[in-house]
Amino acid sequence: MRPSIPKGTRDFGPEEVLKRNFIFDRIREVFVRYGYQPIETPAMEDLKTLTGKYGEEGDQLLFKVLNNGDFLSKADEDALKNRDSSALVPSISKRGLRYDLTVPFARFVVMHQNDIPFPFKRYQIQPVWRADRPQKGRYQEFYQCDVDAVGSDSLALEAELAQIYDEVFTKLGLKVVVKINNRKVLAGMAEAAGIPEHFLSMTMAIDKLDKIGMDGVKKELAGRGLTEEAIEKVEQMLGIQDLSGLKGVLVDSDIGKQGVEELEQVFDYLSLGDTHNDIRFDITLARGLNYYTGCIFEVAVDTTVEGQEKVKMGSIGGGGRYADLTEVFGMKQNGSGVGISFGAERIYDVMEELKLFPEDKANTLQLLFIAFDDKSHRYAFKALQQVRAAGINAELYPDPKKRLNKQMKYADNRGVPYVVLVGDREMESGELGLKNMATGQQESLRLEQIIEQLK
RNA sequence: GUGAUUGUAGCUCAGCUGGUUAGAGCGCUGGAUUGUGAUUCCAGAGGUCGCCGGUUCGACCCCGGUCAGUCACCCCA
Repeated sequence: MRPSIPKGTRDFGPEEVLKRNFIFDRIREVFVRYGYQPIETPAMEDLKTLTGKYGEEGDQLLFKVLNNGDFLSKADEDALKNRDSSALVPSISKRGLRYDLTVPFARFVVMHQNDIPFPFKRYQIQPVWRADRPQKGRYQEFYQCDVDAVGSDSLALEAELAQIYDEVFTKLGLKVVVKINNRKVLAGMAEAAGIPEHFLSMTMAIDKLDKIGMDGVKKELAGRGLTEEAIEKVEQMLGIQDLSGLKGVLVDSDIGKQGVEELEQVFDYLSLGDTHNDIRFDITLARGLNYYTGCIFEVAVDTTVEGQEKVKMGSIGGGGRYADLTEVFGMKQNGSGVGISFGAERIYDVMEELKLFPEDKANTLQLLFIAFDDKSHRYAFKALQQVRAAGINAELYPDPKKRLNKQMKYADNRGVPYVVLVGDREMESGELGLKNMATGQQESLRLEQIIEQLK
C-alpha cells in the first residue's frame, strides 16, 4: 500500500522540530517567568465536556471518537433509519478530541478545585484538533500554547497577559499588533444602538470589518434585520478610536461604561511598564468564541513594520476573559478566568517566511568520527566517549567497512562542521585528522586539542 | 459545509488537437578515486501518469465520479 497521513496533518523532520521547539521554548520561558505552572490534559475528552462550548459551528468541527466494541448495537434506531448523523452521534460516540485548551482547562480546574491554589495560573502546550477544511495556516492538528489564570477578577492579569504577548514576540524577533477590546463595550454598543437582541450578529459582522470593509459590514447588518438607524449608530461608534470618546457615547449603558472602565484600567497597568509592540484598543475586535465575557485579545503581525509588509496571515494569537466557563462545569465561586493562546503553527509559518530562525548549533551534531577499519573503529569508539563527556555532540559512523567517500558523503549530508579521521597512521602517532568541512582544511591534532578547539 | 484549481520518477517540473518505447534537472546507486565530502567525468537503477469507471481502433491528454494537495468563502489559531 501507499503510505499516507490524514488530511490536515503533517510530519515534521528534524529541522522543523528544532525550529518548532525554538518557538515553544521561548514561549515557555516567558510563561514560567510570569509564574505560570504547566499542566497537561488528555487528547480525548468526554464529548459532553466539549459540545456546546464553541457555538454551533464549533460543534460541527469537533472530531468524534467512535465507541469501542459493537457500537452499532447501541445506536439510536430512529436516527440510524433516518440517516440523521447529528442525532446518531450521542449513541455511538462518547468521546471527542479536544478543540482547544481552554475548555479542558476549565474542566480541570473544576475537577481539581480542592487541590489547587487560587488564583490558579497555568500554562499548557499541547496539540488540538479541528475538523476544518485545511488551507493556508490552517490544519486539522495543530499546537496551541495557552496561559490562563482562574480565580481572580483583577485586571492586572489582563495587563500581564498583554505583557506576555509583548515579551514572547520580542524574543521571537517578530513585530506584532496586540488588539484589545471588551465584550462589555460591544454589548454597550448594541444597547446604545437600541439593538441588544442583535448583540451576537452585530459582533460577528464587526469582526469582518477589516476583510469586507464598512460597506460590507453595513450590508451584513441589514441582512440580519437591523434598521437603518441602528446601522448608522453602529457605524458612528466604529469610527471611535479612543476610550474617552467612547465613554461619552455609552453614557446610558451601564455595561458599556463598565467595559470602558475595565479597558482604562488595563491600559493604566500597561503604562507602568515598557512594551515593545503596538498594544492598542480596537473597537472592531470581536472574536467568535462565545464564552468570552470581558476583555478580549487578538494578535496579528504588524505589517506596517519594515520587512513584514508582505505577511498575509490571520490572527496568530487570541484570548480573553471568561467569567462563567467554570460555572458550566458546576463551580459556584472563584471561577472567573482569563487567558491567551499562541498559534504556534502560524507563528512558525510567519517566521519561516521572514527567515527569523537562528542557526541552532547547540542541538545539532558538531563532530563526526570516521574510521577506516575495525581496529581504528574501536579506537574511535573510545575517543568518542571522551568527546561526548566534554559536552560536544558527536557520533561515530557505525560501519567502518563502508568506503571512505560514502562516510564523507554522510558527513556532508548531515551538515556536520567537523570530521575526525582515524586510521593506522593516526593511531600510531596519536594525532587525529581534524577536517573542517566548510573550508576543506585538515590538520593533525591530539584528541585533547580537538576537544579544546570544539568546546 | 460551499466554490475554484492542481495531481506525471524520491524532489521540482516538461510532455503538441488523442497516436508506437512518457522525458529533463536535482537526488539516489556504481565507477574514474580500496585514506577524503561539497566541484568534474562516465555508467545505471527508478513510473499502477492519484484512484475507479466511461468515450475511442487507440487515453498521461477528453468525460463522469472519487481521493489528496493548494487557494478562497463560512469559521478560526
